This record gives sequence, structure tokens and C-alpha cells, in this order.
Amino acid sequence: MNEIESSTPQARGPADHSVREQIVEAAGEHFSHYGYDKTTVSDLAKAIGFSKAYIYKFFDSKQAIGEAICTQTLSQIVAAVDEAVANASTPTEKFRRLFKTLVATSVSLFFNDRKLYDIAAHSAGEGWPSALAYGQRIRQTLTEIVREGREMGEFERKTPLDETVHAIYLVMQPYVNPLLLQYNLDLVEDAPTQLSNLVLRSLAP
Amino acid sequence: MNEIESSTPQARGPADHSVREQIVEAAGEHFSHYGYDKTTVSDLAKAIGFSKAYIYKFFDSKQAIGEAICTQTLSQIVAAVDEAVANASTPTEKFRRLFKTLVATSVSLFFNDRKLYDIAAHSAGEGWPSALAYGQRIRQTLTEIVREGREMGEFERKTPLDETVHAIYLVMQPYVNPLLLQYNLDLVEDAPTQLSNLVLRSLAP
DNA sequence: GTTGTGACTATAACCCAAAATGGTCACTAG
DNA sequence: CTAGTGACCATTTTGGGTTATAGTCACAAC
Repeated sequence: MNEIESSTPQARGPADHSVREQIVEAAGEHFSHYGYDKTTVSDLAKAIGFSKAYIYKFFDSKQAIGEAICTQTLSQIVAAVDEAVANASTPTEKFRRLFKTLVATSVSLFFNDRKLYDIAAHSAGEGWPSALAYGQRIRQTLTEIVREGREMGEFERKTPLDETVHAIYLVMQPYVNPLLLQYNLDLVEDAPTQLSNLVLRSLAP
Repeated sequence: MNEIESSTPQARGPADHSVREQIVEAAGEHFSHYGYDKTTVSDLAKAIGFSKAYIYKFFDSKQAIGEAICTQTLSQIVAAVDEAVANASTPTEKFRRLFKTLVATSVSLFFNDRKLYDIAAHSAGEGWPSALAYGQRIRQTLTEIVREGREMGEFERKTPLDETVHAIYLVMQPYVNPLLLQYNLDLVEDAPTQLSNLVLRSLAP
């Protein structure tokens, strides 16, 4: 009834509370260092100087904490993508950068923060809200690019927008989805370029 | 020096030998029933009435046997695809059927012969020759379709053939590769159609 | 020579009790 | 009332002793 949750339904208690932030911060460090599985809720409790039980006043479950830091992690990718897209002039170039930056940032995360990446991959595999929201976010950015491209006469307008966007999203899926990206690391060098070319050809008016 | 192996480098001893065939047959049944892991080489030996040691006169390893039946399994998919493609009139339709049949047959295998499918997935994951050959084979069929489409003026001719084919193959990868297909089962309904549309748009002259 | 095997080893799989962990709840302190 | 916890339970996870398996080799029968 009086839940103070906005977009993250995995939270308990007050949404803005220093203890909640402390938990997330400690989780970020512990998960990054030791991984999600090797970190116990008691570890987090000890790190912030409270008891384990108190943590459950703020989070429904350990998974909810995992989702919080997963959201945080995926937000970094989104931020990098948004910046790259914003700095491009044409919709064509925006799409190229969207794809390229997305893959580059994800791969970088894979190699530099493997433990956090694994959470993201797990999240994608289990269909956690954090991963779904991420996918939706990328899709939304993509939609805007395609719409703009159509308005500017750069892209074709015959195919229904939803269909176009959905198909392109399917093409990007193996690289957007952290779970799938793992299996495509060997393709990561040229796939974005090659696929961008193909997609842009399909978008030609 | 005097190896009698043609395309499968995982064989020992004479390539055509009734015992080799017996091993493959027994392996097909056992792997299909109990799975690759739960089947021991001794099981296969018992099934054909020889000792385990004798099996190693024909196969380098258990994996080599696995590859043999994996090749067999993937050949069924290739056969189904070939037939579907042969029955299509235009290159456009050939491509649609290539993609659709490929996915449908793979999915069918997944649900009806899960144990064999798992071997194929494992094979793809480990980069076994059997899986690589399968990928090459699909790619080859794809190349022929695109080339024919170009010759008939149905597809554009500006992009280098290799590049076009490679990009399309990348698009199909999540559905060709049994390892990846597992994660895309929920997309299997409309992905082939949607992606075929996109690819064909990109191929438009 | 060819066909075939029992005996052997090093490694991987299995099993299961003991310990650790996620999660809850009644309760205390202020 | 709010902030916070120890004690508790049901499930997982783990350690490591034991068994099972992949693969080899010297040798036998013909």
C-alpha cells in the first residue's frame, strides 16, 4: 500500500536511506572482488557494521541486491552508448556507434570486471528485471535512431517501424545480451561493423 | 603414412570396417538413450561384443566417437535444409526456406532427440570439427543462394560477395549454432521470418 | 602379419556427512 | 513508534574418501 518503490520492485523499506546505499556500495565492492556466489549476506552485513537481519529490512533477497548492482553495471554500458550516440551527427552514424560502443563497452566489462559481468550474464539468463530493463533501454535508443532516420529521409519508410526495430534488435541480440556475448567473443572484432553494414543496407530507402 | 582417412581425421585403422560401423551404430543408440556422459566406452564394447580396448583400434578417443555421431546428427539438418532449398523456385524463397527449415529442424531435434542435441551443442561449444564442418556447409549453401540471386538480378551486386555472405551468416549464427539456439528458443517462432525480411531488404538491388 | 584382450594407471565422477548460507521472526533498546 | 538483532530452520554448498572411467600396452591366438 505505502511502498515507496519507483522502478525497482525488489526493494523493501524506505527507498532513500543511508543504510540502503551502504549495502549497495558494499555489495558493489564485494561482488566485484569475490563474485556474487562467494559473497554472503553476512559478509555485507559485517562490512557495514550491522547484522544480517537488518539487511533484509531493505532488500527482499540476496538476488534483489544482485539486481541492484546489476542495474548499476548495465547503466554504465547504457551511459557509454548514450554518449557515443549523442556525439554522432547522422542517424546512420548513430546506429554504427550504438552497436560498436555497446559491444566495446560490454567486452571491456567482460575483461576488466569479470565478476560483475558474470552477474549481468546470470541476470540475462534468468530474465531478471535488471536485464529486461537494459534490453528495453537499448531497444528504445534504437527506436529513436530509426525514427529519426526515417524522418530525415535517410532510412526507408515502407516497413512498419516496430517490425524494423524488432528485427534489428534481433540482429544485435547476441551482442546486447551479456549471456550470449560470451559465446561470441571471437566475432567481436568485426561483427559490429559487418552487421551494421547489413542493417544499414536493409534500411536504405 | 598409410592412414585411410578421408574427411574425418578422428579415425584410426581401416575406414570401412564392419566393426567401425557397429561402434557408430551402438553409439548412436546409447548416446540417444542415455546421453554422451552416461554412456561408457565399455558399454559400447559390450553392446557389440568386443572388449573396450578393441574400440580404440578404430577411434582415437571417446570424443571421436561423439564427433562421428554428431556429424551424423547434423547431417540430418543439412539434408532437410537441402531438400527445402531445392524445392524453392527463386533465390529469395530459397533463402527463406534455408533459414526456416534450419531452425525448425534444429528445434525439432532439440525437443525430440534432446540427448543427441546436447552432443551437437557441446560440439559447437568446443569447436569440434563436426560442428565446424556443419557451419561451413550451411555457409556454402548460403553462398550459392546469394550468388544465384545476384546472377538472376534478384539481389544487389555492389557489396563483395564474401562480405554479404559473412554478414548474413552472422545474422543466422544464433540459430545455426546449436549451443546458441538453446538460448533463443523463445524467439524461434518469428525470428526466422523477421530476420529473413531484414536480410532480404538488405539484399535488394 | 591380423584380430583381439586382460591388466594396469591416472584422472574424473560420485557420494554423503558436516558446515555454511539464505531467509525469518520474535524480541529488545531507546 | 523506529532501529536493530540473536537464535533459529530449511536448503545449499563443500571436503575428501571411494568408486568408475578413459585410455594404454604388452601380449595371446591364429
